[in-house]
Amino acid sequence: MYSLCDTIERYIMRLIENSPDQMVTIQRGKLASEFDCAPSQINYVLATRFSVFRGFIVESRRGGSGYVRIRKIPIDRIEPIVAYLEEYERQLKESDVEDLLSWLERENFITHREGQLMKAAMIKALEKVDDLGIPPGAERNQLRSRILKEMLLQILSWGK
Amino acid sequence: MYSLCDTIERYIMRLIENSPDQMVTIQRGKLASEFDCAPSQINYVLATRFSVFRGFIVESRRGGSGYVRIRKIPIDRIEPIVAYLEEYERQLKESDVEDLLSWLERENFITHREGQLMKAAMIKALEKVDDLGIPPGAERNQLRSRILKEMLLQILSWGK
DNA sequence: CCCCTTTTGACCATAACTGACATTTTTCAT
DNA sequence: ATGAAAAATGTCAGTTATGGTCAAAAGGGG
Repeated sequence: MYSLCDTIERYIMRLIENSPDQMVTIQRGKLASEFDCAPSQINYVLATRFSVFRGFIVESRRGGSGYVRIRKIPIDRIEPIVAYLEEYERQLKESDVEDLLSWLERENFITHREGQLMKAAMIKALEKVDDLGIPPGAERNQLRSRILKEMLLQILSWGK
Repeated sequence: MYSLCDTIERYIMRLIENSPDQMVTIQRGKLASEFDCAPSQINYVLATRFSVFRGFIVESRRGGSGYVRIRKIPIDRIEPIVAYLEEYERQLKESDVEDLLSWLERENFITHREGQLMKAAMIKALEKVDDLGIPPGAERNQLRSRILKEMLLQILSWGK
């Protein structure tokens, strides 16, 4: 017995598989009326079936000609990196960042320039933010970790 | 797929690209009737797609034989932008960042991937940091601005 | 029956688009 | 000269078209 949720999941999955670039762009409202359900149902499907943990990245835009774009990212690299992020979320030091970046660069996930940019965002930019109420220590490391996480997710979506 | 707004944007962009001096002069009313839309639609396109943050300057004159002139700002130097950031830290909105990135990308200061990385660090990563004691508003904008500044300085060191 | 998943609806946020009204500049009749 | 009419653009608030969030209701398998 398939739920509506499952049906929509398989529908989107099929669209992605039939696409040349592992990506599909839909309109939430349209899809909802095709399946005759509440628009937020689509969000539920996306949240539960197309999360980053399942190897998907979802982007969207509101307003006139808005859209929802779902992209598949290679799952083999997702797991170790997500695990890494969960483990180090609270204690990501500057040196950890440097180590990770050099690894990413060695493995050709990123270019040297991209590594330098990431370093600027995570290290230099966070050196003097006391005046913004972000003292050194755990809190700053967490912020660093959030920034790293989003950039890593971006990198994942590129493929190697 | 494309909104009217996008279509007009591409049209104007093409005019500029094809011009010898990176500049085009149009008449708002004429353009509006070509695209069969309200004249104020043109202002909307100009405001959202040809802003200073995207690297354009728009001048105009009213009255008989009035016109709208759109010019690309030449950037050989990023320093002025960094200076601007320091002054207007508190007001740097997300959309300003996006606009600036699209400019840097267009001018080949950064690649598309680099732009995406920067966006991840400055927008996605800062979307939900309330729990780190960084509420939306001025403070978050300032943090965003610091991150941008450091990344711009990095880009600056590369040259074009 | 209980708990987890699914489904819905009310309310929110944002992008695109329009129309009425304001402002500036030129033109032209007198 | 001059001043009203015409010719342009600007502004801004309101409308339409999307998508997002969250809590509550409904459903279904043990």
